[in-house]
Amino acid sequence: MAKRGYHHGNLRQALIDAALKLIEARGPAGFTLSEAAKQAGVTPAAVYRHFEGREDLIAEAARQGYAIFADVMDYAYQSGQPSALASFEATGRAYIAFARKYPGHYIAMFESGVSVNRTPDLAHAALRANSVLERAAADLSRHIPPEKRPPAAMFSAHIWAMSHGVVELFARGAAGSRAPFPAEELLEAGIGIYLRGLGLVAPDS
Amino acid sequence: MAKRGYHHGNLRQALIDAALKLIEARGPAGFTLSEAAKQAGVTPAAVYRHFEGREDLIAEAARQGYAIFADVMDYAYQSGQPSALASFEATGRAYIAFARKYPGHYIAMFESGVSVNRTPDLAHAALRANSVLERAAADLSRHIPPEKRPPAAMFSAHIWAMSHGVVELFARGAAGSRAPFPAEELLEAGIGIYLRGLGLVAPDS
DNA sequence: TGTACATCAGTGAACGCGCGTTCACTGATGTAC
DNA sequence: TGTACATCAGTGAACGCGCGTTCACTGATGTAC
Repeated sequence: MAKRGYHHGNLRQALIDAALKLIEARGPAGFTLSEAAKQAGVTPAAVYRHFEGREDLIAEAARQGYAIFADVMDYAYQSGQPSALASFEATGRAYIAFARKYPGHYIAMFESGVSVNRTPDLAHAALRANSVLERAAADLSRHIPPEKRPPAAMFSAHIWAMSHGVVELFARGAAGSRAPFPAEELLEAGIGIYLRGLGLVAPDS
Repeated sequence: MAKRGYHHGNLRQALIDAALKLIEARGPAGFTLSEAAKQAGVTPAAVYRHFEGREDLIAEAARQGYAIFADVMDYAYQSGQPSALASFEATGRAYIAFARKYPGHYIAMFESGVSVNRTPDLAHAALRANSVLERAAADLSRHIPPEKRPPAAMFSAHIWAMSHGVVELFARGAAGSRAPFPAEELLEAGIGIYLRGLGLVAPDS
């Protein structure tokens, strides 16, 4: 990221990176365009060469987050194939791993208040992430007898909700509430119990 | 809330109420002390007669939220007695009902970034809310054979996480992601499947 | 019942601050000939 | 290879704004005698 004189070289991405670090450090409210510019070694006005404004910068950070997220989820899904169960469990684990590894992106995506429908690009990235989890759920649901099979969208939503809840409540300093268990362990156990309830895991495994 | 001339009468609570409405309408970042004062029909400086500052006002809003929350949860728990299962399910439902009925409090509690350990009062209120759910879990866990019984704190955490995740992702306009199912239905189904996984509900009920 | 006075909850003006955004500009880069 | 020039990414000064907070104050309330 060495500057090359007057022209920065890759200011756009440098601003996004700075924004991510700020969001991570101070929360979505603590992030300011001016500070991001300063951290990128540039005047606030320069930001307007690359973004429409503050919101636009956050939205782009979120979009990149969704893109990474979708990749991570997809990779996890592939790594569990050809077992539907393994694929599904892997995507669950990938969720929490993502939140840990990319906290700035995670906050921009889920806590910054930026609507997923703000731009088509952003909406598309979010949809792709969502669809990986739904595909895993659909795969898995084929192993449930049709008459007691919940819609795939429903139980992908359950897993997403539990993952999200574990992250929000127990994986981050957020509410100050300390976790009674490591988040990974908690989530893995929760998903295991849930899948058993679906009849997809042997009762005493 | 009629003002009686120079002295307000109950400015402290009026400020909290105004803060709650603002937080609900504009999110935790959009809330400002000055605006809350204006809505209460008072000068910003007057706030300092009752609170140490902006943060303190939010913290008090959160504290009242936890107090209501604990009451609601406790009431739900009692209403399900003497059945451990009914009590447990009722607390799950109460969670989402609370989020819907008291969105301002909910945001102040979980999304404002205020630490639960900010003041002893706040910490105590949060702990009380938590303990209701844990008690329900402990009651219920007595029906699981000891050798396959997860710690009560763990599965109360699971239910809490799923409830929280459903609320965050599907019960609020938040991320712009629309819910595939009504949140209540989604959560109820999720908890049902989870409990079946614990062996606490008949496999085909 | 009336008066003097202490208490206290509000006012209103002022502050310094950092914010997002705009504007005319200038220095660097790259391209045509 | 050298020069003229268009393009473009940055500067830096300025703006108006609303914020949280402080301060000396004043008007209302309640109590002692």
